[in-house]
Amino acid sequence: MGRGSVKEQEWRKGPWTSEEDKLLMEYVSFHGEGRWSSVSRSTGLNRSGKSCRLRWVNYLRPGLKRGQILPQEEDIIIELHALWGNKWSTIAKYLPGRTDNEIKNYWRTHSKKKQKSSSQKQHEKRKAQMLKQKKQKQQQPADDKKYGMKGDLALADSTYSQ
DNA sequence: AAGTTAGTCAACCGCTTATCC
DNA sequence: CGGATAAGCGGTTGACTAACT
Repeated sequence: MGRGSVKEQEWRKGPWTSEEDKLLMEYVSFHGEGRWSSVSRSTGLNRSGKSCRLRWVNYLRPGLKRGQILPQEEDIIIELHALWGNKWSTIAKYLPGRTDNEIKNYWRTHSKKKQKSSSQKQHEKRKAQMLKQKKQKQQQPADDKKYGMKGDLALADSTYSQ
């Protein structure tokens, strides 16, 4: 693949801001996916290509569903996981709008839950409540949170997720 | 009311694979 | 063909939040 001198560089890490998202969106809409290593040069974003790719694939890419895994999707995940194991990216191909990261995260909590006995019904209830509240908060604009992280993400979601 | 515990998810790390020269 | 580099992937971590004690 590529060429180019690799300089020692301090990349920015941590949560993405809506401004960075915008830059990345513009870059991809212009150049298409791929060539991640040149994103920082072209856009001025001080992010590694790796970080840019991850952000794009998991959150900015058009067509992402973002939200609770549906029962049908869960069935598919269980079935395919039994077939292929932890091949998250392969499984993700069969779930349009879902990312490997999302499926992986889901499976971790899901399988953990399954390992415990079913006496955990109150935990389910709790979780459902949490999700509900979380969603309500994400409808609201960025405000008081540390780094403005979640707020920024919510903003980015509403901006790009169509 | 305060401290602790547990669930969720975004993002990073490190290894592997693909591709270029 | 082999080394260098980019891209892809799976595992893991850390921040945050809410329920529980």
